[in-house]
Amino acid sequence: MLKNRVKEMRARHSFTQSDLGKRVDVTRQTIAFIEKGEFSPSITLALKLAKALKIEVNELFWLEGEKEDEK
Amino acid sequence: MLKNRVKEMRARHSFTQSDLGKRVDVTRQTIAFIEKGEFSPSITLALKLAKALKIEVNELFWLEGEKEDEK
DNA sequence: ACATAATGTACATTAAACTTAACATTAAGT
DNA sequence: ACTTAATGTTAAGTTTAATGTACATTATGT
Repeated sequence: MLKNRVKEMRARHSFTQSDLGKRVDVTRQTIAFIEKGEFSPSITLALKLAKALKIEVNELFWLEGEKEDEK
Repeated sequence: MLKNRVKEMRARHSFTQSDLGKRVDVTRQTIAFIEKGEFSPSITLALKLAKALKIEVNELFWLEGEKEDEK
């Protein structure tokens, strides 16, 4: 199961959902859905989000129970 | 534009497209499409592929012209 | 040369991502 | 209290990812 810390990282940058959506070319609803964990975005969008939020993509999204496994 | 080195990494592990598909729960056609760059898989699938190929997800997939940008 | 595994491609269909629009609720500022 | 920005959420629609099937081409091995 996929987990993410988009909401947390977005808050850290003081971006609204709309702000972030504009930066990565999706609507604010898409951001909201992702934050809720409603679906798994494309890797393209995930990479854009990671870039916008200045964090590694694998730190922003990870598979449940596997985050520390590979360290 | 999204780029990847799935084919190269798969070869390095001597996996067939079917092998890799089974490991990440998709069909061999999906692997073939990804290798051709025909579409952008979900972050969930990208993470599974990275794990199966023992490489960081951001080393496996990256946005054109941005690979070295963030170093 | 033959058999078989692996890959390339294409088409029709299903599933999931993403959009657009709408409305209700919460937070922030005056 | 009022206004406005931000968020939560839902439904219906479009686009794209992913499947299933099928057949042709390219290795690989004997």
